Amino acid sequence: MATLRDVASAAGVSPATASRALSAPDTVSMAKRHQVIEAAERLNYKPNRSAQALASGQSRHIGLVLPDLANPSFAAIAKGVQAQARGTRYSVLVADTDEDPRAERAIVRDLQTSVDGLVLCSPRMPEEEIRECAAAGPLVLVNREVDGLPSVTFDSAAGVTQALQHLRALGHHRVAYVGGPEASWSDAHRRRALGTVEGVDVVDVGAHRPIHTGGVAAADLALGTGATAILCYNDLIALGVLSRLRTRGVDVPNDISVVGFDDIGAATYVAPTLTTVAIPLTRAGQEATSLLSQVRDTSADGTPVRLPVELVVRDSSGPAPA
Amino acid sequence: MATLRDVASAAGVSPATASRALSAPDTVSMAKRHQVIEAAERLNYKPNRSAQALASGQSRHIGLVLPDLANPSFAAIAKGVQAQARGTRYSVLVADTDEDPRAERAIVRDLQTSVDGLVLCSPRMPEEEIRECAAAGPLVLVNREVDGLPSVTFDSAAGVTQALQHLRALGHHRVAYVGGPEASWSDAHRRRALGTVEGVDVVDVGAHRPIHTGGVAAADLALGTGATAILCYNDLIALGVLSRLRTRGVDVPNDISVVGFDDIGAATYVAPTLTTVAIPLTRAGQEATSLLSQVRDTSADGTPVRLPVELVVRDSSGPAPA
DNA sequence: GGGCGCAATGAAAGCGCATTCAAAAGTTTC
DNA sequence: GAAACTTTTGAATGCGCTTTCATTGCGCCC
Repeated sequence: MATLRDVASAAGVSPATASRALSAPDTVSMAKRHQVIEAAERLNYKPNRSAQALASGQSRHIGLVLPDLANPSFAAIAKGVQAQARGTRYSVLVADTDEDPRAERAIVRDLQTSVDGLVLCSPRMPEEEIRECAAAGPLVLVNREVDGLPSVTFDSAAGVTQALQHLRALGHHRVAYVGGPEASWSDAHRRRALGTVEGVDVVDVGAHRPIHTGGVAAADLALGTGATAILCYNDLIALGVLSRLRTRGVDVPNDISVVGFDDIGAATYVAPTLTTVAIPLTRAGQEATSLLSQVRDTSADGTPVRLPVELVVRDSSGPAPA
Repeated sequence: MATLRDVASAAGVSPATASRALSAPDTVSMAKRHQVIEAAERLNYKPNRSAQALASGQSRHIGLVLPDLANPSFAAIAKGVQAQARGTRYSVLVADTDEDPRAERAIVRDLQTSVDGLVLCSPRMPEEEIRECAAAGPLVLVNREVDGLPSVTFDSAAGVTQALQHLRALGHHRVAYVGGPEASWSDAHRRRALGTVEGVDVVDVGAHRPIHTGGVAAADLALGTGATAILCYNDLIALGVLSRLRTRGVDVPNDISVVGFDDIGAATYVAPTLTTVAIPLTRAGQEATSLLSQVRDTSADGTPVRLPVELVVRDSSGPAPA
């Protein structure tokens, strides 16, 4: 493997000049720059990343920690992070915590030793631990706010309001809310908006796992409330609800309406297609990454970013039954 | 930040001993080992990864390249890689190529400069390019075979056979095959098994994008063949086919049966639930990663691994119409 | 034409660790 | 008790690069 030294001597310059020619081209005369570049290509030179990292103090890696890669919502975030990172010539170290909140802190701290900054998507890590992690290195939160830390969140409260208004306009006055995990920040955030729409009573049917089976389990509870519509913490739950309602012979949307949250791909694969609050997850991944660059470079606090959401009306919501 | 030097002097030993105490504990006397470990904890010492990497020539990172993180199949593989890597104290650098085969080679080569080995999931990269990449560093292929290179694949041919036998048993004698992308290795592999089941005629309806819309488009073609069953390249396509059939008022499974490939989560979310050939994707990610360790450590060729698949019968397949 | 400022260059000093090598200490064997 | 090992230790080297600092060459102005 050719080193920078080799390139330098092949080009007839010092290693210092060779280094500059490759990483700060405009500090070197055109002639030498071309000599170096030519030599580098001829020798098929690839800089040693570890050496660059050690000498410069920058790994050009960013970390991404999330609960579950197989969850389409998190996968969408990962995709956004990844895309934005590549644009800025960074690589992404991904760590899936497997929904294990206890392992999370260790994973984060470990990752922090090898990255320039971290995008943390951890709905359930205690706030105190998050602060600890933030003290150890640049960090941006996704889908969660902690005072004083940079974050990218969604205006889910507005989403809840939009969904409830939509349902009210369809004549629904009693809506069941199927919640997500207890400790989830975004669930808490959404719940606060449940009472904001006049003329709509929201009945809470409790906390549920944010996956299909969680929805299956919740459906019967929701049905039991006598509500004419069900608002779900996320689409996976909503799809579970739809499955169970179908099994029980309850017609959607004629007997009952269902609204989800996220707008994952599967929302359009099912019948009826799912009315849902679309959340720009991929965009959030991008924003978080670009916010992270800012925080790193300027060591500013980083203004929290809040992205707009949008209700997408499909077939699972319809007029309330008479 | 405390360095190894600091720890060493705090423990009253040389840096060499400190280094050994932490990374090769049994080459150091018990007494000194404890002094060092104690000092390291007291100073909150964290080794500098870049320095370790430079000095040892090992980054303890592995790379994972795949076409699309948002695709549940690839996400499942990523999860497996991630899990296995953490078990061996490796971190995973993920690169999503965004289904752009032209960018792929550059991405791979770039990633190879910062990892100890690579898991490559690239259904469409030309074989020649793959060989090039393999020459540049340890590499394991997933869901694809190339002579002489280590790989983890699935016995999809057996899956196709199982699916066709299942359909034949249900009285189907004419089956439409909705193919995946033209250049896809696994599509080619599956096609070879299409003619192996006596008494079942398979009609090829061509190559399609391996996503929902691809299936929507393919459904009409499949219907046009007069087949009584449709076998699809993957579940996403199958779900698209189901959507379109529903729109056209074709009943599944009474009018026509549909079988997919992969067994993604959504296969159970839809109605009818999807009969599909289950592929152990997460396991493949694990196997690939562990195979990569072997290849790295022993510089052996690495025996290709072929994982078994299994037909999961659900509601989308039924007796052929009379 | 001499002094000044600026751009271009190279020598050299690390970045923080692993690892080699030789020396020191401790153990066994006859 | 000495020779022959083995284990434990520290000094020193270098991984491949970036970056500071001093030096050189050069155009420019008065």
